[in-house]
Amino acid sequence: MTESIGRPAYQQVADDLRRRIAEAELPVGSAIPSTTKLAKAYGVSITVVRAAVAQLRADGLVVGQPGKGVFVRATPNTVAERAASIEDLMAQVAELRAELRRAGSAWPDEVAAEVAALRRDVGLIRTHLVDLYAQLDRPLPTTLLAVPGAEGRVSE
Amino acid sequence: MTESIGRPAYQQVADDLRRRIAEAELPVGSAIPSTTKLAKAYGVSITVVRAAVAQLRADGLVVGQPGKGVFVRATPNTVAERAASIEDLMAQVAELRAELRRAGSAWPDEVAAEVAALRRDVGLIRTHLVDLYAQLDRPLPTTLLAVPGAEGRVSE
DNA sequence: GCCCATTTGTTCGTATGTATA
DNA sequence: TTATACATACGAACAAATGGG
Repeated sequence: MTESIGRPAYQQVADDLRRRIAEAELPVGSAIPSTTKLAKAYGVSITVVRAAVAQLRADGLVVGQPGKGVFVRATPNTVAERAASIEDLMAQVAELRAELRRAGSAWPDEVAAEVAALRRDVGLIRTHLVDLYAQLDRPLPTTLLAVPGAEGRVSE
Repeated sequence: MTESIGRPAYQQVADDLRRRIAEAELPVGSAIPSTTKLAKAYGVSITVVRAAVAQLRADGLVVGQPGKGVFVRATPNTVAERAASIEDLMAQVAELRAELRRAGSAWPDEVAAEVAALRRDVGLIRTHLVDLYAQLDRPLPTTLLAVPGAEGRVSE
C-alpha cells in the first residue's frame, strides 16, 4: 500500500521491527505492541503482522507468551559484539596450549588427549564460523583469520 | 489419528517431511509433492502445509521456485553437522572439567582458571552461533535446540 | 471462585500476483 | 494461451493463557 517497492510487506514490517529492536526503541525484555496494534500502526492486515513476528520469533529475536505478549529476547547487533569473544577464545586456547607445553610430561596422558581433542574441535568450530560468515556476506573478522591456533604441534 | 498428541499439525507435517528427506525418500535435488498434493495426502489444509514447508525453508532444507516446485536442498544431517560439533565441544569441555577435578591439586591453578574461562567462552560461542543462524534466516537446528543444558539465558 | 477482555498460536478458506512449462 | 505451482495477502474462527474486576 504505502510502499510500492517489490519487497513483501511482511518482510518490510519485520525489517522495521528489527531496526527498532537494534536501536533500543524496543529494549530487550520489553514487549512489542500487540498484533492488532501493529496492524493498525503499519496499515497492514493481521496476517502480514503475524508473518513478520513469526520470522522474528524464528530468528530468536523475540519470544511470545500466549495471553501476555511478544517480548524482545535479543538484539540483532549483538552478533558483532560477540565476535570479539571468538578472538578471546582463540587466545585462551593459545594460552592453554602454552601452559600445556610448559608443564610438559607432568600432565597425565589422558588429559593431554582431551586437550588435543578440544583443540581439534575448536578448529572445527572455527571452520564452521568462517563458512557462516561467508554465507552472511559479511567480511570475516581479521582477528579470526590471524589466529595461528590451527597448527599447534605439541610433542605427541 | 495423529491428533492424539498436542503437537501442532504443521509441525507434525514438517517433522514427517524431515524424516522423508533424511531417509532419502525425498532425495536431494528432487522436488517434494506440491502443496495441494501434500494437503490431500496428510489430510490437512493448505495453510498447514505451507507453514510446514516454510519451516523447512527457514531451516535451509528446501528451496522453493515459483512455477516449478519446492526442491530438496540438503539433508537434516548435513544441516546438523555444525551443531553436532558444538555438542561435541561442550562434551569435551565437560569431560575436561571432570578430569581436572579428579586430578585435584596436580593441576596448576592458572591452568584451572584458563579452563574455566574457556568453558565460559564456549557458552558465548554457542550463543554467537545461534545469532549467526538467526541472521541466515535459519532459526535453529533441532539438534542445537536439543543440547542438554541448553539454557537460553545469556548473562545479560 | 468465576466471568470477561486481551493476546498469542493455530487453523481454515480464499484471492491475487508471478513464474514456469 | 492455458495450466500448474509457489508466494503473498486478505479475512475469520477457535483454543489456551493471562490478568482485571
